[in-house]
Amino acid sequence: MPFPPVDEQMDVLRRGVDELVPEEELAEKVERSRETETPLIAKLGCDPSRPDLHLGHTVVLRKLRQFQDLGHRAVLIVGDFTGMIGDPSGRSKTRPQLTLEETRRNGQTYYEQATRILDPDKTEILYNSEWLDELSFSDVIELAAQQTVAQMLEREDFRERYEAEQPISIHEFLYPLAQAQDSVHIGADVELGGTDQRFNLLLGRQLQKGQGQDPQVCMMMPLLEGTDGTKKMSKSLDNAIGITEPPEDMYGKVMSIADDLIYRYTELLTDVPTDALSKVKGFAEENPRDAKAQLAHRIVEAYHGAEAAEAAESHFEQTVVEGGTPDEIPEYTSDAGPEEDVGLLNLMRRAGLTESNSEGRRLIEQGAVSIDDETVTDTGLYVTVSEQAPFVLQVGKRRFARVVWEEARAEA
RNA sequence: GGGUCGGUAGCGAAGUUUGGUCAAACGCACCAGACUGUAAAUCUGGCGGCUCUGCCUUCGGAGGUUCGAAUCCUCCCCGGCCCA
Repeated sequence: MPFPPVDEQMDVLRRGVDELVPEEELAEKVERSRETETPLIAKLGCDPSRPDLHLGHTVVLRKLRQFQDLGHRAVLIVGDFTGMIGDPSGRSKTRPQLTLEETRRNGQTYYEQATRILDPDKTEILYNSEWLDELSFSDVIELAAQQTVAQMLEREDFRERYEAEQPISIHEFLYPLAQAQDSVHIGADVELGGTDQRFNLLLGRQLQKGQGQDPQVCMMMPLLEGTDGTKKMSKSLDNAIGITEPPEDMYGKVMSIADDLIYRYTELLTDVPTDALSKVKGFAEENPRDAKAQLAHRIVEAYHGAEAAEAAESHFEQTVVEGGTPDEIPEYTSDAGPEEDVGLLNLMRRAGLTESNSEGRRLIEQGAVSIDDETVTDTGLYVTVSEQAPFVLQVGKRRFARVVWEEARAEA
């Protein structure tokens, strides 16, 4: 299969990219690959410490997919070995180190989720323990000799920690070297990563040069803002939208992003053609509500299909916009006996709506609890489940449970 | 190894000199209510547990002093910095 013309490829590859170091080199590489009919090797390292992918991760995965679609090779390197070190990038604390088994297991999960975006038939997956584990101590020392402490401390996160008198372990200095060594090992032409990976990616270039290789181009993708609109999307900041989340949650979360992010999300997370993006921008300014709904629809569709996207949309309209009760809500079967009075606080807790009775009490005091749309005001309320069930118990805007009572079970 | 500073609720950070009024200020995050086009922003309330006008378990760990300890003493564990 012939490669598309260089300009065409570059147009695709440039979309959404934050920084390309250096851009001319990429063009040259693309041109050479086309002439020699040799695909480029695009590398993406993944951190297996948190295997659940969210939309933030997909930004770079989608870029890798574009390389695949243009006929290039996508190499996914699972950092099962480096995971044992713990990537210090952007961290203010030392990461916990994982065992090899844990990283392997997570790597598998990562691969399964990543291939929802990547073409599984065209994705090469490698585990870096395969070669890094083989290095001897003297190899490691030799590797370490290629970088200086001063350069390491240039890195913002290290410098900040150093200046703040926070601990930095030696092994954390080894992480970027290990990742860079991966590039040498596979002879990467391009390495993808978030902007927070700048240092690591550039170090790959440096090591490759040292080995006489044609250095990789570093392609840095922006870090996607999370649902809070300011901080980068991350599970630990609780502002992430996971790609395995149910369609309704996904839809709702996309709808909750700030209006300013509509364009950015569209650019980085959807297949809306590049030349149609400006239209989206106008639409988002004119009618943010509908533009966002369209975005949410597109994103849900990409991961769950058109039907699920429709369903998620109507679910959203029904519950959030109209404030009603969704069609499908979790059911809780009470094991109370006939005529038995059950404290509402306990009932809510057993139905999984609250963590503790204290929490339930507070929520009732705040008017957040209702039974069949009737707000509960009495924290000491007792319910005779056998007589009142079934009924819908609601806590806050989004927590529902349909309480049912089964006589047969209760009698048994 | 020595010196020194520090370890407080999910995170950050007061409180320790002058023991009690500390379930522990404040900020962030989070939850709820109001508002709204979903949001954001804003405002209000909440934010250890319980049989809740009271009681119980918390301030690195273990002991101790005391009527009473996050606050005083002893030992231990962990971290920063300086010295070696």
